[in-house]
Amino acid sequence: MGDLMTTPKSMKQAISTSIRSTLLELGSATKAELSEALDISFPTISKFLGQMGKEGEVLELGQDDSSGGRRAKRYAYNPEYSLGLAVFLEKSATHYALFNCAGKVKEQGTEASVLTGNSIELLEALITGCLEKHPKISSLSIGVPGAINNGRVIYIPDYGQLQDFDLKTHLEKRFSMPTAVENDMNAAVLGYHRHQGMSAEQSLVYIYLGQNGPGAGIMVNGDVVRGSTFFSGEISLIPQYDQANFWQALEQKNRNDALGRMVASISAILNPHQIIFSYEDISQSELKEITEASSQFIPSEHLPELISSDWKQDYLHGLKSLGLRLMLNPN
Amino acid sequence: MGDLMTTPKSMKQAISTSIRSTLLELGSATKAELSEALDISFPTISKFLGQMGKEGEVLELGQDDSSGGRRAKRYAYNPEYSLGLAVFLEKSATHYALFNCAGKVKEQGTEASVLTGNSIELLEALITGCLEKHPKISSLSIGVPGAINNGRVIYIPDYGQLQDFDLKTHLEKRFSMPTAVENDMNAAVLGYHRHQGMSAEQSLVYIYLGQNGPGAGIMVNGDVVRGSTFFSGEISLIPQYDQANFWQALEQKNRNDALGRMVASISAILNPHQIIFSYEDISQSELKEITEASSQFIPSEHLPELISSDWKQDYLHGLKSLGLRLMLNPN
DNA sequence: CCAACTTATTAAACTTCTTTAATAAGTTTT
DNA sequence: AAAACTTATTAAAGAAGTTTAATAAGTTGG
Repeated sequence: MGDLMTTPKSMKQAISTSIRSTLLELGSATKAELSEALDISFPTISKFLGQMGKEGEVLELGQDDSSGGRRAKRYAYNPEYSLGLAVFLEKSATHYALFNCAGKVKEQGTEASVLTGNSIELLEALITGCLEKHPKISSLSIGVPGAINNGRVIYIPDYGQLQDFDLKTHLEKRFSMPTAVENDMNAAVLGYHRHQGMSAEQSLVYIYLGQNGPGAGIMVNGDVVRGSTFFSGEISLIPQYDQANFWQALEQKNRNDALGRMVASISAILNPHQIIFSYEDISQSELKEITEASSQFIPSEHLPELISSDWKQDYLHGLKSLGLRLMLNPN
Repeated sequence: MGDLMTTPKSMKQAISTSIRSTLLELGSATKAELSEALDISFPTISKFLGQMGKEGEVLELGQDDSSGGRRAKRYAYNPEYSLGLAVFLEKSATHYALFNCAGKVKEQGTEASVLTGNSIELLEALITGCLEKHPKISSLSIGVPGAINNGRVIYIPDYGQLQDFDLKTHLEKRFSMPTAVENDMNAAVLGYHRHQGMSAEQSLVYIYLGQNGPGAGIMVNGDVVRGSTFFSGEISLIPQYDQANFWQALEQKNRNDALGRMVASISAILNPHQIIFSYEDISQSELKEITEASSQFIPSEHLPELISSDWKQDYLHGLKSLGLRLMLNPN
């Protein structure tokens, strides 16, 4: 039975973290508002906020207009208190983005591909460079186009040095900094989900139609679905016609019928709230045709909303969100 | 952000609940063992156990053999301290089972069908009868062959009185007792998962091949998958051949090939650890053939283990587990 | 069989959050 | 402009778990 109980020991951490995220979520707040929102007593909030103010983590914005009595002070999280570094490992290049606690990107750039260069040193050099320029960096999040198990690269074709390598632990030791390593599609669903402020109940499937075959990232009950062998979302292999799976059908048969069947399969099994495509892969008019095709198999009231979104953005949001969580929650 | 933090207010409940479940899980324990297992200080455990002993909730089993010093007292949860009632609403009849905290069934029986009788009064009469005979009953769990949203019957064909009825709230008010209402397939996966002591990471799909068409219960990351319109697991509608969905294929095409494609679809999307069939639906030799059929679509290392299990038992375990959780965790 | 040593349990001191009371700082009314 | 009233903040008292010290109950070796 997974123990998720806050013992008095871990209390301090839990309170700090929840104050941080609420402050960022609300933009700013008074002590009373925080106490109300978090169900933590006023004096406790006051004490923590005092400490965080002293360390520059929280800023005083001034006074609220009076609501009839003494005016309340308004506080905000200092978005520049710490920075996060997100690195996107891709075949052709390695991108990186530096963001603050408010999620604002402060700097981004592109370097030679760590993957084709096939050397972790390249990645380490990139990180070292950023760290020297920005000593406030306090979290790393790495996106990888391969199967990841708890920070370890399980399967990444063609890039030998990373194969079966525990990247998370390696980087955490190397830079003594909390690090997240996540698959690209999983980061994208996560990013879309969190950026849209969706609730845990809302399940999503994010579809990618690349030249290496289609793939999907899946979120159910607020968590990414990984599968027993980290093979979930390999939708290219769904059987669809007498003789063709989804990938084959995409190329050999009617594209929108194949896509419609894929949506139908996912709906029959998972019945997600939304299925998201990259706007680069699919146009709005195609979405309509796909919906129509899938409604030949599934009653339309049970079909998901088909959305087109910006994959790169969602991927970035995903890595930002992972990094942010590490920055706010020093475990 | 879903607040899952134990404030000092809810502390007492959280500690009691965790002591209860650990005691039941381990069978018996010393105070030191509980303190160790739960990461709660010895004095606190001691205090709570004292209180629970006074109320008859916990029994003293005697002394352990000495491990070199003073002998430790051994405690166990009193399995008869409270009982749970599980009710299985089925088309042809209504079954019920009475079980104690250790999960042991103390009594079971069958009554006229609440569904075809189409009257909630029948259900209430059954429960009232049990309650009079066994005043220690302290939880209700109801299994329903229909879509359930948070205790409300969302969709159940042919049984008008239950349609769109908040059964959970109704029964909780009527009998002032914590109540769980769950779909039959969902209860079965849950029961299998918990009874096998599986971890949250292990995902399952429980397949049922009834005369009303196949259906499935799905568990991912330790939670039941419900879908946006509570339509998840409606695998009968998976497109499989040029012109046939799964249900049609089951009847018109080669049965094991259809089943193999169904397994392949689920594996390509979810990649679960196991797919479970009712032993009444599928024989061991058929399982092999299905595996073979699905391996034409999916590399075998990514295929789930195909299991045959006792559906009725798993369903019972599911309702027991839901009831037990309510008995141990008075919210 | 008693001294030396282990281990379990109880008691006392400590920490930390909450609740309640007191004080400070505004606003409005007369 | 002072009295009456609101609301924010600070201070003191209370509650509940943890840590540390003290005591009780066994075991073992000379």
